[in-house]
Amino acid sequence: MQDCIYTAAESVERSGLKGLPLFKACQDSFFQKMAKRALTQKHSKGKILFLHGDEARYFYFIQKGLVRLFRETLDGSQVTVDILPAGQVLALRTIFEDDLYPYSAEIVENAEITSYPLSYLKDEIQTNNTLALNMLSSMSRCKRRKEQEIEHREIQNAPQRIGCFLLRLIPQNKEGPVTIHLPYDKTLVAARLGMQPETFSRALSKLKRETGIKIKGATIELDTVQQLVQFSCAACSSEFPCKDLQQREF
Amino acid sequence: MQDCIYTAAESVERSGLKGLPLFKACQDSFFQKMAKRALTQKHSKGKILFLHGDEARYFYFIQKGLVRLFRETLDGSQVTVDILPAGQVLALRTIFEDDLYPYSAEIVENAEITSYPLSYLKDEIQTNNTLALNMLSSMSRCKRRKEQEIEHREIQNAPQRIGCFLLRLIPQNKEGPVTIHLPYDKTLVAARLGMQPETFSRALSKLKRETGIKIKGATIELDTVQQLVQFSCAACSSEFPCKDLQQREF
DNA sequence: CGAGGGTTTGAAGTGCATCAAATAGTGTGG
DNA sequence: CCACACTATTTGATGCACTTCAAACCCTCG
Repeated sequence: MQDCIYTAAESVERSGLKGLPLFKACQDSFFQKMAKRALTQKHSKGKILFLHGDEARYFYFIQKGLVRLFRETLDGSQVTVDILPAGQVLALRTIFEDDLYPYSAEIVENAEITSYPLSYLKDEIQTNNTLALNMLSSMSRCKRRKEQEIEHREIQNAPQRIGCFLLRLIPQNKEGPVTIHLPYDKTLVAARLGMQPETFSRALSKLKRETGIKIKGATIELDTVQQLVQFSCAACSSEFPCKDLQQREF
Repeated sequence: MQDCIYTAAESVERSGLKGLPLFKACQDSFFQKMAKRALTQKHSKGKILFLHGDEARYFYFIQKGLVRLFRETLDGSQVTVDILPAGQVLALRTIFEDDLYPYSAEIVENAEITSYPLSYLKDEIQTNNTLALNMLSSMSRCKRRKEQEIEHREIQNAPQRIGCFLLRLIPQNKEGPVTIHLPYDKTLVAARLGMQPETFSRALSKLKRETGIKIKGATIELDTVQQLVQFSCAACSSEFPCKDLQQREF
């Protein structure tokens, strides 16, 4: 579905590319240049934004909606790399990957997405050392997340992984009772956590049984965060308020 | 065991810090400054170089030996993050991690290791944009490896993961019969691949049965690379010569 | 109201972990 | 150079967690 193109330029202002911490070292001239080539499009669920291995000319900013990043083998089995909500950038790191997208991207919830030329970004990091340094910290954090994901898959069981996922949805320093809303379909959460939907369903009820959390559809209520921390964080090498690991990028 | 300190300065020259692609954009003055604070030590097997969460002042270069990077939970279970051979740098990314080591490091084969002050490196990347860019590509590659590792653990079974590991030990573009030597103990390879030693043993014999490779202790012979490629790379989203993913750093 | 996707539940199978024990291999001191 | 001690590796038996296949249920939305 080739959904309606509805704007160009100026979108950078609205977009929030400018609002991203990653780009805070950039001058207005950079944003203006970007804006000239920016293009915002609406996409509906199911649309493939690009495929792993495609030649890349753009990176993207998600204004609205949800994007699933994944990789696929020849025989058709897929691995979900990440699921990005509005406010995230994607395909940035393509500039370090010979201009080939390192994963495929699929719209999983009607979205509005702005594209920007990678070439401009490349030019900018050549000269803007602070941007390069910001990208380094950002990528380092992202890499740490990946490492933690490997660890989790190795030592946490399915209910613990779900508990850990829920904990990351809670704003920092929250005390007492909390209400959590799953940010997307259970099937997607399952994919994100590397398990089957059936396993997710069973694991969630086990989590409920073991920790006493309350579940109503996509809404989950905790009397106290401790409930979950005790259950999930036991099988993890980081201790609880997993500092800023909810941020993603690249 | 606090093993003999046997040299300082000048070690940079011998060391090969200078020889690393990562640092090819650095001036001699940088290496000389580094050399003044460099310290090379011998460590024997079992020595803990540093612990996850320790305050970090140095990064390291492995002159000889093997280092295992790992993380540990409170209840004592460990996850092996990587196993680094001579020629590798480690703990570089600590500068993006609030100066706390992001993992623990243990000597697993008598080693000779040079330490350098992280602060000098920090200073250098502040001003040397090319170094920063090189670090970016390097870290991007490293991150890709991590993502691939997640994928492998999700869709490859134990024998396939071993096959994939073996393939990465073969020099690029090698044709016909190949002899592979495991770079370290089977127990370590197992840990590296996230499986138990028992599983590794059984999976390796299964791999042998299914592909017809020949195994004599730590030596493995293939009539042709295809044997393994067909078996392992079927369950992977990248196609065979997994371009430069044998390199690591950070 | 009916269609279709999301979600749950059941039953059965598989792969890896775990525990236990045997065997092979390696380095050490005598 | 040999015997011992210790570690690495293999093998067997069993259990558990997750997957897979199948089917029912539920919910939303046209």
